[in-house]
Amino acid sequence: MVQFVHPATKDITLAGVLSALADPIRLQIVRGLLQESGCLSCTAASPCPTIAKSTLSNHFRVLREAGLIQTSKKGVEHQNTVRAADIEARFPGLLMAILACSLSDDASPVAPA
Amino acid sequence: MVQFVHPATKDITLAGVLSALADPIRLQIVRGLLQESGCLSCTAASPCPTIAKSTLSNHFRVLREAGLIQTSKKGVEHQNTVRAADIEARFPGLLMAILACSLSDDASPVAPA
DNA sequence: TCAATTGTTCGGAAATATGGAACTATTGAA
DNA sequence: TTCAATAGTTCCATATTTCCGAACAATTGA
Repeated sequence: MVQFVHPATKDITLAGVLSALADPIRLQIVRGLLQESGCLSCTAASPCPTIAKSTLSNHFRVLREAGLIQTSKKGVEHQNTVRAADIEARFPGLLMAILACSLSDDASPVAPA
Repeated sequence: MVQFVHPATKDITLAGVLSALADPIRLQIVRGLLQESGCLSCTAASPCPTIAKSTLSNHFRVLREAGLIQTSKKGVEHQNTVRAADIEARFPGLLMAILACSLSDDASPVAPA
């Protein structure tokens, strides 16, 4: 049984959050998680079906270690949720500011509308 | 004479801004520029004297290409200013949100007080 | 003209990202 | 119980990026 490392709220760093969200795929994953009632498996949260499983797994690990998401095992799947309250407590306004900006960034969506 | 590439405001991307600011040294540079009346040479803006010149030059290039700073040549030195208005126009609230968070991030300052 | 200063460019070493293949863990069916 | 299917992880090789030192270019002042 693999158990996951989640940093405590106080151990979340700005550099970690920014570099995690600097990747368009990871930003898209976070956006997707927040939209879809906050809980998705890894493959369901993937913004692009052509990404290799190993790459996707790595993206989720980065998001986990940055403190952006929490992952728990539920059967075969993993349930991922955004640690919105923790991020807000650590860096008030940051996550929402970034997500709001992502709406006006044409380069951000992996699959543009 | 080396001339610099500065992206137009509309070409500034969220991923570029976030990945540029995800590096603590670059974030510190931007903070320093904003504090010191907004204009500094590259070495003067360096948060840490042990960083190699070539590395510093690279950091400034990244900031420039992300659209975060503008560089103009003034004699031997380069004058760097933060494109605060452009960033604000492109991504309202983003830069200030990140800078505000950097105050409460102990890991952010290169030379902690 | 020459030395000093500022920053860029180049080359190699170290770190990181990506994808394919093999592996583990869990579920459901026979 | 045994077997196949599914979801992620880990390992490995390749490719890209980062960092530094050294050499270089441009400007200034003596």
